[in-house]
Amino acid sequence: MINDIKLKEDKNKLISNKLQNFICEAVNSLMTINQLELEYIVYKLLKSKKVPMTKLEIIDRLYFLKEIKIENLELILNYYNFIHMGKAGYYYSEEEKSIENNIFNIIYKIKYIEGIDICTLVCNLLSKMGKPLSVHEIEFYLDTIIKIDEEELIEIMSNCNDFKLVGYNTYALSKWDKYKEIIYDFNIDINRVKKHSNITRRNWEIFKMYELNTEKTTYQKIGQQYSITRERVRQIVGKVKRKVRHHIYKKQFEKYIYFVDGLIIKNGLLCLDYEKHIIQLKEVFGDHDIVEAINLLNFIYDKLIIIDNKYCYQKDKYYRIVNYLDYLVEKLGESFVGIKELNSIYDELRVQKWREKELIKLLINKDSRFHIDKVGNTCYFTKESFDRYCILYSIFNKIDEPVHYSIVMEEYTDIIGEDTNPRLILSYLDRRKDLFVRTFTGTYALREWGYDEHVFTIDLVIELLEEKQCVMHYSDIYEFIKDKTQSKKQTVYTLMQFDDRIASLGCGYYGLTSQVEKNSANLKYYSNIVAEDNKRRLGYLLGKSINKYGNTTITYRVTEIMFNSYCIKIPKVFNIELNKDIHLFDCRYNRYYCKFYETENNLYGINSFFKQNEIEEGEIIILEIISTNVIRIFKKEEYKKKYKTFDSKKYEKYVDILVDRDDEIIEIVDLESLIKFGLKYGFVHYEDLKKVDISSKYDDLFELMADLDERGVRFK
DNA sequence: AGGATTTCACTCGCGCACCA
DNA sequence: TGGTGCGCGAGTGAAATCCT
Repeated sequence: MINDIKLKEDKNKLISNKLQNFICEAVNSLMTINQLELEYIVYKLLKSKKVPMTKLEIIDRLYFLKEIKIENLELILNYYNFIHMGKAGYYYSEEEKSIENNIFNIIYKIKYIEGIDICTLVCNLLSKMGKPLSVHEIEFYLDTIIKIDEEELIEIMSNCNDFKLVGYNTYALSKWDKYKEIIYDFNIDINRVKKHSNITRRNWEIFKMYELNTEKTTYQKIGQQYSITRERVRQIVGKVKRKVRHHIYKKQFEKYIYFVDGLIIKNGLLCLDYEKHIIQLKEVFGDHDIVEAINLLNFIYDKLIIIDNKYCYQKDKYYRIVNYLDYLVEKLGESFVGIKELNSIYDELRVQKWREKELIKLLINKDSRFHIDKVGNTCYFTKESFDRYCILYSIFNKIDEPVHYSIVMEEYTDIIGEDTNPRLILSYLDRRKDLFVRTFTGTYALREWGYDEHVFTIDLVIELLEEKQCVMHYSDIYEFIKDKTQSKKQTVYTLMQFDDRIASLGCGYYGLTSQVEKNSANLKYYSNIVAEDNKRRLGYLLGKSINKYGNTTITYRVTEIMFNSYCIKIPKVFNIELNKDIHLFDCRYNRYYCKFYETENNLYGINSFFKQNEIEEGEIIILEIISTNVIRIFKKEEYKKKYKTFDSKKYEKYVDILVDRDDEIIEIVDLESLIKFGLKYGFVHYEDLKKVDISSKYDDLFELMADLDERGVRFK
């Protein structure tokens, strides 16, 4: 029993001994390394690297550590459960190597993390580098080992005696004598300059007023203020200028330039109306007027620029932006408007800080050649100042095809950001004929696309008819022109109906009025429109004209339909005014009684004339409208050979009384109207002859009278 | 009956003219 | 040059009518 217990105790003892030994062994091995930092650093390094590293690479990477014993490093690499050995080298992984070793991992991890001494690390880093480093650089080097932000680093370093500040956020080791510690006090530095150079308070004020004030003043004004001459002011300013610019002061103010420069790099841009930035500036410049101080620095170094009295930026960077904008415009070449996303501008200028982006936006907005759209993502620009035409141009470029102006208006509203009067868009498009082309009603395109100016549909029809030299059916006309216009078929039809230049031949056939009249006897002109499918028939109306006696004549080709319908159709478009009852005369002055129905424009009863005169199909007949109720009808041959003036007097009872109306009386002042009057009324007053100059046609009055007599005109 | 042709009533595009 | 009012007429959709 005792044995048993003893055995058990022994066994326990054995186990606890074993564990104890195990822990001791592990701790001892750690002790042999004796560099907790090193363990932690290697751990961090491998963890931060995503790829395995060889031993040499690790040593190389940790160059800033004072000394690394290879055997220690090997122990670390091989011992810790989170460090694994792969083909390419050592790497970090969370997967466990073995369970036992985890104990130490947990025990020490916490210890290491807290135990690291940043001051020592930075000390080592600086002495390794052998030169001052900025906080930014230090942070960069320490990055693999420890994450620490700049503010914290500054805090730690400024409280440690090992370091001294030798530039803006730049530290050196205290023991380095060749680097002097910097103390920022702008007022002291300025006063030192004034004292050393014997600049009087008044002279400094004058200098300040002339050179450092943002509001430019003149020597004259300053002179008046101090009761000295303009010339004296100029001398004073020149003198102070020379002194301030002296090289010995240059060094003195350099630190401020670095300071401001550093602030700009950190913030992207200094906003002189932003409290946080002002606080930072005040730490160095104290109560000194900041704009004035920067102006002074600029006076010496010419490195900064103040924009709108509000922003402070590096001069070279500012000009880079300005030059970039010029470059963009330059690159446009022949093109009228360029478009660029703001983001790509930022990228090309390699700008990331939002304040810098805002500055670029501001500069673009100030530049009249540029325009930023309402949403603020797209930047438009042109060679000269950017106006509404440029916006319209860019809209067309975006749409890339002829488009109705209402769509353009929507886009325009989007860019401008305010409602636009559609009428206004139209007038813009209309006023820049060099840029825009109207391709159809309401549809516009860019001229550079090569579109033709919109031709009126009716002009297209006329062009076609002139080219074809024949009468055409309106469906065919439409087929020919539909590619050149956006008009609908019905529209083409309607337009043809109302145009004087086009004659309607009925049944959908149309020809040029001039051609129809000229070719009234030319069957060939019409023959090529005889349709094959019977639905389209040859037209029967050939044209309307006024003959030399002032009467309206209408020419027809006699068709089968005319025989069958007992009527002749007078197109409405001719605007012929007729009474209901018509007296139709032939050239032998036989009278036929007809009826005219205005609504249908039909002349009924014509058939009896056709029969009596043995008129055949295809023959051409001419109606001469004498008055609203008298029409003369001729066969074409008769009209040519047997035409005689209609004797209105003889057929007085048929002729409309309108003939005698006052407004019908022609005042006889020239030969033409004299003859016209005579032919119409059969007589001429002797008195009227006195008014007429006949010298161009007749040698004497006798010759005229003989001529008139021959034409049946007598004196009264 | 249904496609072809004609008519009607309407909208809105655009030229002209004027003003600031 | 930019903005606007007016009125004509180019262009449209659909109904009416024609025609076989």
